[in-house]
Amino acid sequence: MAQKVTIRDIAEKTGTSVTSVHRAIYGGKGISQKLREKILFEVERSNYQMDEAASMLRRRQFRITVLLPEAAGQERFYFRGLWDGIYKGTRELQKNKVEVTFVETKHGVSRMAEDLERLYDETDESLNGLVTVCDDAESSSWLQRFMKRGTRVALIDRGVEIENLCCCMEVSSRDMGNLAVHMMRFLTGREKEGMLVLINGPETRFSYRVYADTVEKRVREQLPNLEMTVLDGYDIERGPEELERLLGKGNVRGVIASCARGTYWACETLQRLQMADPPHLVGADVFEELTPFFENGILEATVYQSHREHGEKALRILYDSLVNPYAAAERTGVPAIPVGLILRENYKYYL
Amino acid sequence: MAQKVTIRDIAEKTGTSVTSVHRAIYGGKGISQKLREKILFEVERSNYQMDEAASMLRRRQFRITVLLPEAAGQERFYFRGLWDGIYKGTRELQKNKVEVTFVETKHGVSRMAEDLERLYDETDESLNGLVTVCDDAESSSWLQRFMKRGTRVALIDRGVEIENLCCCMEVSSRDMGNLAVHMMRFLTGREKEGMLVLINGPETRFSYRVYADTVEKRVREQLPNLEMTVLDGYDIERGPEELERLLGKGNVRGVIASCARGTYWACETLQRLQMADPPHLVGADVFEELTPFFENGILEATVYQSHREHGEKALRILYDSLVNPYAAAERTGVPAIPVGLILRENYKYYL
DNA sequence: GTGAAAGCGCTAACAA
DNA sequence: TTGTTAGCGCTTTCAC
Repeated sequence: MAQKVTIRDIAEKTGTSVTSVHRAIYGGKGISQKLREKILFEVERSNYQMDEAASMLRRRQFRITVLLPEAAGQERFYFRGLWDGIYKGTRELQKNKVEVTFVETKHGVSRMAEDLERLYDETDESLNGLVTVCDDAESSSWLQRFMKRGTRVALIDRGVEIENLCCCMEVSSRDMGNLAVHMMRFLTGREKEGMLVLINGPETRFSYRVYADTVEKRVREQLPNLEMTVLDGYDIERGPEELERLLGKGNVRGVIASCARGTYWACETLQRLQMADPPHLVGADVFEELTPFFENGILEATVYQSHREHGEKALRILYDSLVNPYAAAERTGVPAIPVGLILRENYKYYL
Repeated sequence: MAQKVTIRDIAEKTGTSVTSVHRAIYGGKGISQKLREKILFEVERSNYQMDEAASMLRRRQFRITVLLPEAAGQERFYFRGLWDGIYKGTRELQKNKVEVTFVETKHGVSRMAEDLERLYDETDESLNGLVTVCDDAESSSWLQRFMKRGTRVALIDRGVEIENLCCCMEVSSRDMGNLAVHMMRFLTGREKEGMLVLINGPETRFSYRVYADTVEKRVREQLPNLEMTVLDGYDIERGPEELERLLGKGNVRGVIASCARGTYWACETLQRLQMADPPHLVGADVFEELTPFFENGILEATVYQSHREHGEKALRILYDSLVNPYAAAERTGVPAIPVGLILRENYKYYL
């Protein structure tokens, strides 16, 4: 094995000191542009890689805050898994010098801006990283302030466009929509006539819009004899009522739900109605509350990108970019989390 | 945050030296039984956790060898993914002080014993860890020798019973079999009459025996009108011929393949025959060669536990047990790798 | 069988 | 802006 290049080798080669090398690579200030360039050139040339162990040993803790809705109410299906992933990631980081603070907000995604504002006032530039969600312009401008102050930001999906993020987890709505329709075709058969109900999240969100478009297109191709109707999965009051009304017509062959909460109330509704010949149901996500429906067959399949992995990966990427900002700059995109198809036989692996 | 307990604290509390504490925790020899117990008691009491960063900084490299069949011939479908996982795991370990040596054997799993023997003679007790497979008694006795010499052994599935292993990855044949049948029921419908062909691996192997039992039982329950026939997936000469002969009878409704190579030749056979009304095919695993069959619909689904994850995890667990033998002793079982159901829409994520 | 002491490569405090 | 230096907690060498 080739002898390891150390910060010291770089210092000697460039005729400077280890401190300068450190500053060139890592710190933002306290070094002249000229010296920095000279050092970084040598770093590049000699293919220097920081020794994380040594680095960790000496440096003081990084501080990261995770600000996400608590896993309660209708948000619980989605955010429980996400928080689990955050906790898991934190556990794995605990031997590294990081202090992760968890803030569970009370008002769901829609009022995130208030919580971001509060966090901004309660913290200062000593906050190195922030993991959160952002669904609207106001939240987005708070994130800008955090970043200007020197805090790196990692987002969990559902994003508005924002510059300079450390990372943003992406969901593959297109693949998920296609998979759901494909599965539905297996269940109903291609020739079936009647109605297909899509229970979708709010189309103000990019990912749900893509989902609906994909499903609509695919149904036309694959299930041409099914007429599609869309319900709002977030309308807990009227959604189930509407679904019940449609089911009363007697020709609903299939139900596809693209959001966790919609999947849940669709299951509940079908359970309650105890129909002789219920429609096939393909839902989204995997969470504890779905267990009985997987078991009794009301829910035949769901499509899933692990929330846990989303949370874990966001935290991990943020941490890595803090530890090694130099390498982080040239890191490639976020690796995609697999889209899974979940049935009674394998949902346990994803709980 | 509570102040961290260091090896030094333990030394002071027990009135000994840091060296002795180190030896008590880590090394096997050079310390009296009495002193070791006293120290370990204090370690326990104060909930000491080794600082991996500091540990890594000073110690010399661990040496691990991975001895597995090369990804060639019929073994390629299975072992390519496995090797990928090994490489990925190695990459992740590269900042830790480990030297991983790869040995790709030429004769597949069946003649592993010879390769183990050669490796045994070429190495000595400075080999800290070994990742391999073991399918027969002779290989098993070589592994015993390695372990007696101080090498920790991690196995990739397919195991014979062996004591004192560092770990052995397990496949969930039962869940996979059930999932395959469930999928087949979706594809054929419950009432279909005719024949179901199971292309299985050699039943001398535990996991394939379980698979066949599971499928048989489940087919009786779920697809009572299908009569099951089993073919040997490893018989590349006669397997496809046999399948073709059965297909000629005209009443084969479904084919389930439980092994990678069987899945592949089943696809090829169906492709070649260009039947007007081909049987449904549910296979196993995901690998590049299946791409065209996923795309053209010959292969409608496969059941899969990621080989890559298997390889990666085996290496990781072995390394962890080397770094921290004290904690490793009380570590719990190997976490299960999810069983996935793969269709045209999501196979890409698993390649 | 036991302990003292020298670093591993880096970061941060301090000095210039 | 730059350099010198003192450790971080551990493993290893060497002396007893």
